Amino acid sequence: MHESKTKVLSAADCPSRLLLDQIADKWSVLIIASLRDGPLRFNAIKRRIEGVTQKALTQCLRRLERNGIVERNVITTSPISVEYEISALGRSLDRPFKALYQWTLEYLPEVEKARARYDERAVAD
Amino acid sequence: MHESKTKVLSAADCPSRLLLDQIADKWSVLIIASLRDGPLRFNAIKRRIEGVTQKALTQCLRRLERNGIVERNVITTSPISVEYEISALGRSLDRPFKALYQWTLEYLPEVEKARARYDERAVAD
DNA sequence: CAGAATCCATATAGATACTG
DNA sequence: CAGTATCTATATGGATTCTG
Repeated sequence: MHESKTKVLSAADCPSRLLLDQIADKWSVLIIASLRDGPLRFNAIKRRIEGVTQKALTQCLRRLERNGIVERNVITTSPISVEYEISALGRSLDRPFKALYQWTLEYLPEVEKARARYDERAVAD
Repeated sequence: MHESKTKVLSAADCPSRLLLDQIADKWSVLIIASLRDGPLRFNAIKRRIEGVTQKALTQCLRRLERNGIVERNVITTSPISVEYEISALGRSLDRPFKALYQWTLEYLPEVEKARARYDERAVAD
């Protein structure tokens, strides 16, 4: 009818979101950060990231590898060792991630004030 | 002992992540985008965002409001209507969000190549 | 219209045990 | 060491119903 052009936003169709969901989640960001200074082996990453389980770490590393963000090198010693390192593509994430991080540093105080105001109002109701 | 300074990354303690988890999730990003052109009422937002349920939308809006990203104005007509609009703080997110979005536009082709390579290798195994 | 409340399916995380 | 496999607790999401 007359609702010719209401632009509908879709999370499912948006390639951008689909991609970001795979690389900007809780663990992935920490993994990428932990590899910034150089390659690390599986258990070394695990030790660096507090609270991550082996399962979660494996899943995340696989996904990051599939998306070309990290590279996986098997070193056939005995016992076997596996080294992970950031790819060039992964490094290109540094800028946008840093921009987000800077935002939180800059505005976290404001956010906390807003929270305090909101919570105070909620108690008063 | 001698493991004096292994820097351990924690998702739980990181204020940055804690905050980003609240404003960079699936629905919040779409809500913020939908409000870019001006205030909208509850059901107008709901219509714009494909697939969001009333519950999810309510929860997200509350959280965004609490964090000072959107503002909620009750208009006492009958029936009642509620208008949501982006705050100045919310608008400050435009830059970092855009940076991330630009990244996906620029590198998605590379990511897709990486995926194709990975999947091919996986099939071959 | 803008929600609150409830119920339920399912996805996800975590713990545990096992292996090349 | 670097995983895989399995089980379970819990969280999350969606559908539905109801209300000022």
